[in-house]
Amino acid sequence: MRSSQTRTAVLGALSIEPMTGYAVREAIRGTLGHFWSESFGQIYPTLAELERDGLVERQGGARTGSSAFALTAAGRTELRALLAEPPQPGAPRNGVLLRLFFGRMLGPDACAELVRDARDRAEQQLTALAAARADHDHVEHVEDSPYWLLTIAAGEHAARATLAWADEALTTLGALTAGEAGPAPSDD
Amino acid sequence: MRSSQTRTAVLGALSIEPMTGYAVREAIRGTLGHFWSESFGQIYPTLAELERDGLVERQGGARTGSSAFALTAAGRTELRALLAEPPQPGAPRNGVLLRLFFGRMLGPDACAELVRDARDRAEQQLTALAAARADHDHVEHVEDSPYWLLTIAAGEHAARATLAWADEALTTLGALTAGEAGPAPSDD
DNA sequence: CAGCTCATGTAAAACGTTACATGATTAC
DNA sequence: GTAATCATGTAACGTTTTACATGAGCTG
Repeated sequence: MRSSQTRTAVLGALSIEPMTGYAVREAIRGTLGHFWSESFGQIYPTLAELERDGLVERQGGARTGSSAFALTAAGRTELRALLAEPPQPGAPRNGVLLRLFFGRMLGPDACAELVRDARDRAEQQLTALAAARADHDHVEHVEDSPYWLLTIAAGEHAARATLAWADEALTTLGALTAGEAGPAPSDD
Repeated sequence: MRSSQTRTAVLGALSIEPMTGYAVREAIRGTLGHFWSESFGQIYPTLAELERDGLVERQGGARTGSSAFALTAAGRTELRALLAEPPQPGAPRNGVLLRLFFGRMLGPDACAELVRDARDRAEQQLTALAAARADHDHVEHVEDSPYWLLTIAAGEHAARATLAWADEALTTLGALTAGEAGPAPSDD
């Protein structure tokens, strides 16, 4: 069985409305993309599994391309059960901080570059989230709305934290560069 | 070849000082643990590879247990090169937000529980980071110090952002619960 | 001498990404 | 009609985790 988290994501997408596999992929890349991802090659096998287990079923002819999947009653129950399971926090892996930690080997300037890039990404993230908020206004799923806003807010808080940290870090790194180029380094 | 990021982490750890494989593992779990992780079974094979490639070498007898690994000149060069490579941002996977997004299926109370747990973890994180800061004061590696503080600050910003978001979210969810229990739910 | 921590590794299984392969439908 | 997009899947590959297996050295 695929990881239960992948099943959760796919079942969850289908809980919004019946979709083709392709649409599930787009939903995960688009709407869930701010906090979740599934690779292409996971989604179809997972759907096949879910169908075998009677958690989803095809609507419309399976013959000609597009056949949307819909949750069955069992699927709805399973989704609730999966959502109730404690989230398994993924192991942290932050490439920027890994590099920064060994920043002595890179020098302050290269580190500053790294931080500026991270800052840019956070700003783009904020723009994307603002767009998601706007999209959200004319959404028909009123019951989902408050929960979706919660996830958007989480992204915004995280992005703003990155911005604040980056600005602080750039100041620190600037001082290091100046210190290096300026007065003679008196001690080691 | 193992992923270059694993190599980076292992070479990086050895750049601080020569260590046994076991100590590398402890260093990655401990000091780097706030932003990086490597599983147990990665470290020894990676060390073996690095030794084969002449990037690290054993110090002390390989016979009786403890043999520390040290970076060679080539290893130092390779580490610099790896650090200069652009960080490959990992795909986001936030189990809490995944569950919250489908919160309608869970109900406001279970969601609030989820958020409180996330808040608790953030608070524990802040405590751990404060301890790391304290540890840090009596560190002998003065050159590394400013970079290490940068990574600690990043963790603190992120954790505080989580706290702020969680408090906001709990208010929202509280209103949802109240709304549900209060006036009759008029539509579906 | 029993149990803990230090220490080193291997093997199997699970997980996930990427590339490949194919065809239908729709828009220009 | 031809290019883009929608749609469905498979296979190979690489990565990561987990469990297993072993033994030295120190502590109570």
